Amino acid sequence: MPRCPVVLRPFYIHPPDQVARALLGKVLVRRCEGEWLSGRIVEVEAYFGEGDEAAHAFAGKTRRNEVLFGPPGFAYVYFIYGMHYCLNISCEPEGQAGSVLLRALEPLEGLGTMARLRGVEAGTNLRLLASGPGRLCQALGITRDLHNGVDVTHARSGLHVEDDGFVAGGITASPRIGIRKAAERSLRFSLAGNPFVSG
DNA sequence: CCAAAGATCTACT
DNA sequence: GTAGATCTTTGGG
Repeated sequence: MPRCPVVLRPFYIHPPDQVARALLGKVLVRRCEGEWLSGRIVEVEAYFGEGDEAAHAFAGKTRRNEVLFGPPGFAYVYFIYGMHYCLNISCEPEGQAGSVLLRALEPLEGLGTMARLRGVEAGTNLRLLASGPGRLCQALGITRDLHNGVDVTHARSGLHVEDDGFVAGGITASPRIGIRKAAERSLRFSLAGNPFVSG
């Protein structure tokens, strides 16, 4: 039933900047209430593990961030500012805590449901659906209870990444957003000129 | 135990 | 451009 090949674990066994670039153009898919919700990944950020001051893993392994220290290809979902969830995918070999934050999608399937989950009127600006890490999770119904620690390399997990053959044109690199430490590093990557990039 | 910051978004001036 | 909503996690006493 999944229409395109699922991105498999070896894809994620690499440094986060490399995986971040490779994820651009792939499709994030969520199976929700018998319906497919999906969107093309157009904006990501790379977080290195314990060597990266801005990373959640910087201070070492805790109960909150333990998924990051596990094997690659698993979802790390955290709650922030009392109201938003954000989705990362772990990368690098087990024991190394690199990850990629998914920041924006170009909505593809299930637009009506996404609008409902977001609390906006169907048919309004599509950029309001999943441009921004918090919006992205809300649009796909991603929560920590449901998705933290799920294996995104299996379609049956309910959350996975597919490769539909899309080839990224240009990639834009810029500083990461919303952080105070190590903010000068250009580890935010996006599809050049794509209108669904946040900010 | 208490305090403060946080990988955000929305609404309003 | 600035403020408010809202709560988990973490670090200090």
